Amino acid sequence: MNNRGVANIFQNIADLLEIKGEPIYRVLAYRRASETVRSLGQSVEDVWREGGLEEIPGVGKAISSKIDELLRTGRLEFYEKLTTEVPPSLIDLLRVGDVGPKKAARFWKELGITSLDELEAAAKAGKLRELRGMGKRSEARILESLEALKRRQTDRVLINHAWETAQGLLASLQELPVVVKVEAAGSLRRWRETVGDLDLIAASEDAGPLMDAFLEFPQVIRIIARGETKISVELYDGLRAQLWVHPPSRFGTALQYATGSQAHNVRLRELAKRFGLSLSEHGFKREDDSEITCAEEAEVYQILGLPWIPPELREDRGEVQAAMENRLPQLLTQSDLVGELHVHTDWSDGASTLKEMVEAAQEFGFQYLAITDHSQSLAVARGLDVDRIRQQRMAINEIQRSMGDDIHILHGVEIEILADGRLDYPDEILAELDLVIASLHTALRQPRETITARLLKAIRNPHVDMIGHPTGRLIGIREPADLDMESILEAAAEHQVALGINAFPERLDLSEGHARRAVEMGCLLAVNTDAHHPEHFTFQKYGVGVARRAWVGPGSVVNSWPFDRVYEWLSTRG
DNA sequence: GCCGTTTTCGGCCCGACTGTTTTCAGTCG
Repeated sequence: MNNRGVANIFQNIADLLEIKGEPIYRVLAYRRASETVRSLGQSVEDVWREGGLEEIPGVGKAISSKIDELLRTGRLEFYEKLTTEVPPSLIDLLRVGDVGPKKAARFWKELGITSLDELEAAAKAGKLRELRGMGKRSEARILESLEALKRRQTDRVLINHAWETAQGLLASLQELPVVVKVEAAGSLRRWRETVGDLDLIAASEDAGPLMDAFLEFPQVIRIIARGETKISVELYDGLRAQLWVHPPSRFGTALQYATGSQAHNVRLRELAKRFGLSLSEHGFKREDDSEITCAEEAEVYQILGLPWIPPELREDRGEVQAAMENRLPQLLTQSDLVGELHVHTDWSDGASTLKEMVEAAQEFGFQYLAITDHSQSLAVARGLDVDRIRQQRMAINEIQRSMGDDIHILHGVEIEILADGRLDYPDEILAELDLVIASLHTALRQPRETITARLLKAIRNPHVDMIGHPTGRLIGIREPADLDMESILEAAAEHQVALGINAFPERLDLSEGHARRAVEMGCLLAVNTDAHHPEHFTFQKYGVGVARRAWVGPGSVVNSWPFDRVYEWLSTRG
């Protein structure tokens, strides 16, 4: 069982215990364990084998013995017993807005409801309003939430979708005279790979008129809730957005609060208590109720004796401790990336010509660019055979001559790792190329040993310089290949083969957990866009987000190196 | 159920918003 499997079970346990009415801190313990296992950079099975389960934050005796049982037997008696006490289908009800554990439990016990369909039928039949503490309006809200749930296909959207929607809203808000400034917060500001809803935070003295204007935006289709400092709406695409409005003098604490994560905020508030302070979105309160307000976010951290912590690190993964000890990492920035090493053209499945891509790369500010079209076996992408790739070399030389020294063009390939582990070109062809990226595109469902061995073989080939998108996952569409990542990272570190962080929003592969582990193990990384069109260069920011969330600095990212150093690294290889 | 620069037992953040309520519970972030 992989990390996701274990994490899902603990998440279900937390939900079921909460519906059952167990003490909330017991519930939170399972939820926290679920999250740490999910985002762990290593396989939980490896940790288990080495006897290190209890070193995982949030995993103690009780939970580690449950992980042990799961990994040994594939089953968990405690969980199976729990599902006989509380129907697991009740977990679906929690996805409905305004339905939490308490209501789910009552719907089940008092009305026999165990599914979304039954909930909808009961609401339509006017059954919910008969419960004590419920009324017509609660029933109508639940029906609305059920409709909203149907409108949105998934609970979380890809980051590029959220980013683009947010940019539109921010631009319109910016234009309103009552707005002093406005920023996106929440998981978007933390650059999580998917986003559940948009959190926008505005500085203004006139919350009411600002919210009125916001409701007039064409993107807004429905109010979910509205108060004095916060309005929550549904957007045309099913995404939900929250807009917080605070006076400019309190913008710092408000932005900090809305950025989260929740676990990070809890840490800060615990820390504040040690100073005799209480921290909320409005500001700090001393014990005598006097206030300290912060217009800037950095002041919030400063008052707690900390340097400003970049949003990407705010996940309660040791960043507060690191900040206290003044050892926050220097994080990669977009401006560090002076080159791009993974790009396609219309020689294979790209949309643009060689020249267009080179010119676009130069315009984007790259000092060097590697052209890496697909190899022959990937027929769907019109992969290049040996003759064609040799012809492409000449075409590249021609363009390099016409462009002068302003941009260095490398000739590479994204080579197929065939199902049996061989590469798609003979070694002597690979030796002619400046850069070889090896990628898995087919037979991704092979068993763990087979597919791991296949990737290891590619890493050990002296001509291979980089791995394209190591696990092949597509967020929400395809699971990552079942790789023994620990061995992969070890081999990549040993052979100094760079691992790509592919910036395509549905890939983001390596994921942040693996990327963090990779750096710990001394691997080289590369943040590449895999552009098939000039516009795809703008995906770079999403790859940078993954790297930053993984605590990655510029030193280990090869395309942040100057061209001479990259060239030297490549020249010393096969 | 976890955890320790107050603690191995007793804590474990803080507030907004809604609906159905006469003072609060539930949900959400």
